[in-house]
Amino acid sequence: MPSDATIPPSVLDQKNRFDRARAAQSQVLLEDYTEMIDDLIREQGEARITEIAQLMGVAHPTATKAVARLKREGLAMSRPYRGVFLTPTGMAMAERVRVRHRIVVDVLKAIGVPDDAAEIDAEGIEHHVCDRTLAAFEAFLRRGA
Amino acid sequence: MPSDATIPPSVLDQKNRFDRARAAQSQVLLEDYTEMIDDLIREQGEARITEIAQLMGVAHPTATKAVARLKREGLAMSRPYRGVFLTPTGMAMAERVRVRHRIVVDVLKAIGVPDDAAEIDAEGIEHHVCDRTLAAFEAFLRRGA
DNA sequence: TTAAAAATGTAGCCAAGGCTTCATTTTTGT
DNA sequence: ACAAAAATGAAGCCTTGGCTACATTTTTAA
Repeated sequence: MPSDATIPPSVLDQKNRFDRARAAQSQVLLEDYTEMIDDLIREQGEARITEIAQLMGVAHPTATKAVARLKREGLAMSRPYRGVFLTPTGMAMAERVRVRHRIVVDVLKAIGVPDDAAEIDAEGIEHHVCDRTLAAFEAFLRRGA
Repeated sequence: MPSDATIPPSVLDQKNRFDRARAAQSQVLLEDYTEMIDDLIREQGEARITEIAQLMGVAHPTATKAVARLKREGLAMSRPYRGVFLTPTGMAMAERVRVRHRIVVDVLKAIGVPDDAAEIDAEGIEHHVCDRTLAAFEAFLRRGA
């Protein structure tokens, strides 16, 4: 295992930046499923694997795998042949994601993006909005663009 | 292969939406490498595998694989042990990506996002900005200035 | 000029996140 | 109550994008 000792700092920064980008990408799946499960529980009282799969546009074993990962990460709970529920941690994530989603959509619309494009693009954009950027978005909305 | 005949249209829409999302994600790699290669050629006259790899924060065989894919997709050309070049198609993509990146950064800054956060988040956000949203961004910048 | 260093290529492994197929458990309808 | 349907689980495969290790070619420097 070669150490990073001979790699110049600027490149290390670059590498770390991309490492973070990849970690963030792996976070996207967690956020999307958590949000979906939260939506289903709110709207239908429970989140079933089959419905999660349909709404996420994947086959049900794919949703099963994703839920298994949510459980490993402490975001969800479930028992065989039963619905999926969020842990307090999972609920907190769902809430953060929900708030962030709404803010991103509102900012896009405030800028003049058509409503449907705003909704669609927000789904991809929201995962890349850091806390400081989100704070700036909120401030922008408050001072009423 | 089960047909989609029995799946309600709303779910089909959902599925297609996510299929598109996944296809878009696969596009991200193409855009990132194309942009990097274009940058290197502009700044240093050529793009070598080793440098591409360093700047992308990956090991060199990973960059080799990515370049192989760029070649398959008609975006790049190269010969063994030589630099990588972009095809006209690749150059066009690089130009589009460059313009889009600048617009996204400018919009974020105009909204009040700190410069460094704007640069960082734009890297992730830009790939999810569709043409209509980009047009709205441009209009926003023009009338905001 | 030629040996060492650097760059590149090749092979093969891994994990994640898709998929299909088939087995099992629940749910439903008669 | 019980057979059919629906939902879920389990196994196993594929592709992508990472990685390391090693082979080969170019470049560099003595």
